[in-house]
Amino acid sequence: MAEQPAAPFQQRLLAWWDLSGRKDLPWQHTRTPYRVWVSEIMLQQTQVATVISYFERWMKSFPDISSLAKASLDDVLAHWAGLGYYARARNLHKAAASCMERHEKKLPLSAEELTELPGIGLSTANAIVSQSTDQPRAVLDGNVRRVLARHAGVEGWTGQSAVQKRLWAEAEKRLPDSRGADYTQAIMDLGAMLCTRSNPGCGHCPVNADCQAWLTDRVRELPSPKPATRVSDKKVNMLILTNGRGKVLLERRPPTGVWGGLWCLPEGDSIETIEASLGISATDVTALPPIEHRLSHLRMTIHPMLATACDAMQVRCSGQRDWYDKRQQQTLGLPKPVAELMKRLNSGEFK
DNA sequence: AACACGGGGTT
DNA sequence: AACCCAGTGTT
Repeated sequence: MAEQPAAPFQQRLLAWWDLSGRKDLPWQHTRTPYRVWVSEIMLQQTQVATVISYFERWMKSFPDISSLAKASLDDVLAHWAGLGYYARARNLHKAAASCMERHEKKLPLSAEELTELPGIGLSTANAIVSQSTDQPRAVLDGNVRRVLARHAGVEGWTGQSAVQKRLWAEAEKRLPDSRGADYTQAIMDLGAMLCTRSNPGCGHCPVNADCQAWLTDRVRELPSPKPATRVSDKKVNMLILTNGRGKVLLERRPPTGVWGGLWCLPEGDSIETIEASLGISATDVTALPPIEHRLSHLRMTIHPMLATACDAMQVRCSGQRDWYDKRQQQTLGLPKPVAELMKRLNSGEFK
């Protein structure tokens, strides 16, 4: 049998965090509810290193809920462009408006009220509450799921509902009586720094004395991998249509679905289809080399076509379709591959 | 319960 | 190429 650990899980974890935890992340400096909220949303399914520059830029433009609520959706999406999962940005914008109207211009600080705001589930709500008020609350993100699956020896894919339920219970069990903010950070740091997916530092782990995976040599097997999901293929034609005066035609995508609300190049089954949908004809049509773009659930093959509009004036423009200056498109939310095409167009690569 | 939803990093 | 990342919302 293993020896009894010297102290409870929470105490060992916090002692380790005091010495080795992360304490200088941008959202830890001035830990306001708003900054914690934005950071938590940006960090959903997104690594810390990727988020930092986006967070800094966001806070310069939208320093508080009021400025976010007042901003246009286009401005908000432009700040999110490249980060992915754009519903997060649309939901932040919508939730900010809701806070202005119904929560006295502030973020509510109960899990019940927070989870009613779009984009905030239970884990994010509890992360916001614990880090804003220092009350202990359980969180269950990717790091914590891995830590708990190993420490408690929980079998099965962590996305399965029975496994989720068990992990929530294990998370609750380990909560400290105080230091809620530090504890939330600590258990996430343990997952990010020591209890990593591969090559974890079990020898240095503060809670290895009673870690079921470590004691039974199952660290490599836990947590169980996610069942493979099939990735579908999708072929897309995109038209880079210039008006002869340095502008490119863009269309706003519908509010739901892939790249919802972002601005994209006109798409269609063929050049003729796209011409017809725009009500114009194009000259100098040149097929460019295809671009592979991977999303979580599909592999897109983009076939870009470069062309000039014969009758640019006849394109019916609106809030959903307009000519944009190639050099000013950083003020617009463009999907990654579209931004890449615009960059190449500006560099003269397509001349 | 299964799937949609991005883009990037690691192994 | 597979797998994962400070998950949530929809069906």
